[in-house]
Amino acid sequence: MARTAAPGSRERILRSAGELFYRHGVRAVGMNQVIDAAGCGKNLLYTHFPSKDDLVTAYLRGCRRERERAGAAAAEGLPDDPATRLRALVAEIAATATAPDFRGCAFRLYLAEFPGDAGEPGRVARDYLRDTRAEIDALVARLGVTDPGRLADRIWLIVEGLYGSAGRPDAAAAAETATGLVDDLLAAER
Amino acid sequence: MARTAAPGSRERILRSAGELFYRHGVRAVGMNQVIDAAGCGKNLLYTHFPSKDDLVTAYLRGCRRERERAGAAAAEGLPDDPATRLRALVAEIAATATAPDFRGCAFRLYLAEFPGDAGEPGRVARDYLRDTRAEIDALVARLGVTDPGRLADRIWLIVEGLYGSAGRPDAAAAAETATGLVDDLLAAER
DNA sequence: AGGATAACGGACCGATCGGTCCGCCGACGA
DNA sequence: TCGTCGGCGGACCGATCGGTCCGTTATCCT
Repeated sequence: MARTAAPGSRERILRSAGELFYRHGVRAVGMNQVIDAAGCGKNLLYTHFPSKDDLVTAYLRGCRRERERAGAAAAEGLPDDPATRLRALVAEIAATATAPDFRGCAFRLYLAEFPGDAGEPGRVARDYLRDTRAEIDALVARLGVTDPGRLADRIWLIVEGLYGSAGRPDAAAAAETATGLVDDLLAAER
Repeated sequence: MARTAAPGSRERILRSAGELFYRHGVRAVGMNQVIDAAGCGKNLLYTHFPSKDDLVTAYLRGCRRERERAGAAAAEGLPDDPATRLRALVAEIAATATAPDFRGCAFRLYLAEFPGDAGEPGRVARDYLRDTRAEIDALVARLGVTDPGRLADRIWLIVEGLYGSAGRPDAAAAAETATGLVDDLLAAER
């Protein structure tokens, strides 16, 4: 044995690839571009990620982890009140969507690019959306309002709109609009 | 001269290409697939559309014409009342989004696939979104509410959400939710 | 110092991309 | 009936795709 493998290489490659995938779209980015951006050899890339699908799957899984981390951070220290948690959830998305290089929800963008994808990346993307929707449903259910289904549908619609407006000039306005509208909806139900 | 050119060929090709582009995404569809689907030769295709960009531009222009036609049909016979017109506008989008093979707004899907596209297709897509937004702004302005900007932002957000939910299981619920929410917003402003 | 090895980076593979060109067939007019 | 021309469809082009393989270099341990 002579050298020890660089431990951060996998994460470095994944970060470079993720930036490219997110900015330009998955299909638009070739493996050679990933290699150039990561500054690694083909060997190393294909050792860590045997195929592009594996790399894309890892990219989406990373996005999910990041989203969950951000969501947990936004909820931290808050009282376990469903209304407060819902407001924080939407506010966190709104804040994320206001970032200058925000181009939209990575999962929705992926599904827009690969509509019927039955592979692992598509599964990861759909799972995330399903689980996020379920999270909102659970919070709304705890509110004890008369029609939780309707309210959850409305909040979900607003979240979709928030993500949909991303990357266009309306993004900043959409963020304020979404938080304000959710606030109003919650206030009206109380 | 011996034969006269088949007059419907351009439209037939465009329709086949449009279905493929919409269903699978623009980048995922190759020119050979378009040729196979249209049942024509390469000659005819490239005579009508010298490049893929031209074909995509024509596809998006066709989508715009179709959207405008549907919007006009939905508004036809209605009183020229801004609230009624707004409700009809959202209801028309909701009805469109409920169609079984609806996958989302063609322009938003295109922009998701080609984020920074500076070419003609990107221009057509962005123009459509800008003009549709302006249409909502104009209608809301005519309502005479105290904060037209806020209401227009909210309605636009709902429209974005409606399009964003498309192609997923939530599409049908989103349609009802959007129309109901817009109704409530308009009723509250009155 | 010397040898083992991780990793860079390019040659290479078959497939497919958008796009060009042409041979052939079949329908129509003279 | 025969010549002409529109259009089908495939051969072909260079570029690029995802992916494999290997020669070289740089680095660390013995």
